[in-house]
Amino acid sequence: MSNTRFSVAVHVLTVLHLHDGEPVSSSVLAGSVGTNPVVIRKLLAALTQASLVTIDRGTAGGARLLRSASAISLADVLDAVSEVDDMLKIHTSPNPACPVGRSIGGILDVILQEGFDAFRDALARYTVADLVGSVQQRERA
Amino acid sequence: MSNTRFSVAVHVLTVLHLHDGEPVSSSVLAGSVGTNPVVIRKLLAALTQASLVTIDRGTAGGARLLRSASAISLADVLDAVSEVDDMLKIHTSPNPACPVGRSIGGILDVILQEGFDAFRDALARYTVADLVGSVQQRERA
DNA sequence: TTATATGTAACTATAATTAGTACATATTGA
DNA sequence: TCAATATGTACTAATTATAGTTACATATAA
Repeated sequence: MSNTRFSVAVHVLTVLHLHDGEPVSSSVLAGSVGTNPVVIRKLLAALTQASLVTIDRGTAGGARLLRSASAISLADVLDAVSEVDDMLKIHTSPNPACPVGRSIGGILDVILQEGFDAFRDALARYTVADLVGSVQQRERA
Repeated sequence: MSNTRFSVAVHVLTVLHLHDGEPVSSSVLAGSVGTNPVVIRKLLAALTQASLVTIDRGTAGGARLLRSASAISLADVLDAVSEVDDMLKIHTSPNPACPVGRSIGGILDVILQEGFDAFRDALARYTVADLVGSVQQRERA
């Protein structure tokens, strides 16, 4: 099971942008994503940590974007919610009596990190604002 | 849980290269990887499918590389055992009553595929032979 | 024909992820 | 101040993905 955190995070940020500065509650977000409000709140904690959103408590509270959607790239989102080994893991118990077993982990670590960075760079070409554009384009189609 | 198939596949191919054309059984490979022979046999099925190895049954059987280790890139290995959504998944039940919910899946599909391709391209810079070089370098160190 | 190896179906176990409940805490406004 | 509403988070449960295992049919070599 690979995780869906990135995908949900992008969804949430897109909805926030469409709400144009109005705070959106975790219940509303959960309704759009199709999950539980608590799942959203935990995710929002990571997005807050990454300074992508800000959260107000209490009546009329909820989440808002902390900066313009055109200033949030999908690489920023990835950084906020994922790391290399969310993508591919290295097997944990290679045989230390074998030369390959001893070294393979360290070698793959480096290579997979390079791959992850390339993945990240590809995502950097898109912003949350671009996604909203795509959503609207699909709606018209 | 992300899978370790890529990592195990690379390990297996590296060991095969070090055995220099001699067939290596799934039990021996499993011993080096630290897993069960059946897990290895299933993985070898994928590597056979991708024409990276050939397998002999019976006494003195086992797996051998089908071409030179310097002609097998890690991108070839990735292609043999993984696909985009082994890395990051898209959430499955967004609300179709929401514009974002309706479109997000299709949009992210495309973007994640681009990311995967970039990841793959980064891996293409390494071959199984390079890894053996790294293993030997580490052994000397 | 014996020994050894793969192929694969079926099942179990483990672990990661997501979902859900409950309740304390914070904030707003009547 | 009190009622309403929202978040924060600890804890638990459910779901799903992955890996591991058993069992046995099939293939091959000597």
